[in-house]
Amino acid sequence: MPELAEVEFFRKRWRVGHGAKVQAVRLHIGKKVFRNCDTTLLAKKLPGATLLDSETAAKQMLFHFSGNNWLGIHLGMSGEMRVEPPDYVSTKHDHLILAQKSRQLVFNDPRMFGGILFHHGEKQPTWWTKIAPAILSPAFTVEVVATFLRRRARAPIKAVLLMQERFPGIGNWMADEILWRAAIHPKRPAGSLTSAEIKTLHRECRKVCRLALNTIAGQGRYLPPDLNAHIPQTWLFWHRWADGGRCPRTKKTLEREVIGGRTSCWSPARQKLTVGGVNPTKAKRVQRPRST
DNA sequence: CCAATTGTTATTTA
DNA sequence: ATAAATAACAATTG
Repeated sequence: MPELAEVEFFRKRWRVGHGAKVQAVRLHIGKKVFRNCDTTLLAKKLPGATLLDSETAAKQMLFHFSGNNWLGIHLGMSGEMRVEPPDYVSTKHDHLILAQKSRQLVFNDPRMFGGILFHHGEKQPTWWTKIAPAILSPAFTVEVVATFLRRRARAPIKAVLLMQERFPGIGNWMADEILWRAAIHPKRPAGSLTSAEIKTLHRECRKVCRLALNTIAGQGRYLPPDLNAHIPQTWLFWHRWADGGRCPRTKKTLEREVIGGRTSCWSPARQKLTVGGVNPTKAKRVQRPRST
């Protein structure tokens, strides 16, 4: 479920625990979500530590605790976080619970594609600092996007948008939303985009990130009651899975197909595959100089 | 029983 | 050798 904005939504849920001490930690040792985690260290360090603050980057969260302790959470496909009352009794997929005096901070993940990381040290861990610069940061320029698309010239643009090393936080629905707004067919080879299309793509990447964050994760202190509470019907979001779903702009039927390993949805009326009468997916490979 | 799922990574193919 | 495609991971739901 969670992409950029959903991850921020869930992080904000745990904000009520900022400034409060962790009294006890409950974890499902041996479960897949702890595959890259030293649970012994985590169980030793977190009880008694105070949750100081937290941040989000891409699809990851970092929680900072007193005593130089850092907890990383990735929600995978089915992860979520909740806040429960002190007397809450945990269920099967509650793999990590931080019990505080007034509440329990719960991490739940049935499919366990997500993961928990723990680090003890003065500085932020490298698994955090090495995350690519955010799409909404100044580092995300048209040139950076153009260079990346050139290096992935033969891959469908939809698959390229899912690459976290350049489009951190973008997932399946955001990629579809971006391409739909930019009027670019998901199957277009990344290298076939014109410079005008790359500019549009870059702009819509930023716009969708900003809109999604504001709409799904709320602004400032405000947190919507649930993930989709304020997503407007004008977004592709509501229509891409709907039976007989129609493009909110053209009202024509939407198309669906697996592209880049993920089911993709687009509006054939706005997003054309052919460019100047030729199908770029059938184009022959062109020799190009190695980029440095 | 079959197919599907808003993610990532290891392995295979080209 | 590298880029792209595919399988695998696990659980649940329709």
